[in-house]
Amino acid sequence: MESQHSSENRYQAIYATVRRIPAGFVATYGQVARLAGLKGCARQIGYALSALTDKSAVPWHRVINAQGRISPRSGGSPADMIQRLRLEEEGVCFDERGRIPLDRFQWHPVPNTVCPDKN
DNA sequence: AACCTGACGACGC
DNA sequence: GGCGTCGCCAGGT
Repeated sequence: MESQHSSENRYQAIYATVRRIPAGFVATYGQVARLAGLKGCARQIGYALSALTDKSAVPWHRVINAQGRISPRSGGSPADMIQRLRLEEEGVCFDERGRIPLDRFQWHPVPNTVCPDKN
């Protein structure tokens, strides 16, 4: 099977993944990359999301970095603030230092496995 | 073709 | 746990 080679296809894979993140939860760039089949390309995630607009149905604000923080855009874009506001609206809490406890809000797609012993 | 940049991440100190 | 470096990949100049 052709793995996605075209950049457009790759972007779509990223958007599709981000779209799966439910409100009230967040995912890291690296996590999204991995779920989209682009493991190791965490930087490309932010790149793809930056191409989005406000009209997009992709919940880009639910993607944060591995530190549980909103990655500061260059140029002091107001997007940072918007992202925080949107997350708070969805019930995601921030630390005094502007950090989100991933332990509580990170999205866990399909716990997979487990069929807890039905023995 | 080479080099720089970017919404990242893992490591080491 | 904060901070600096190096590694990664794709795009743009």
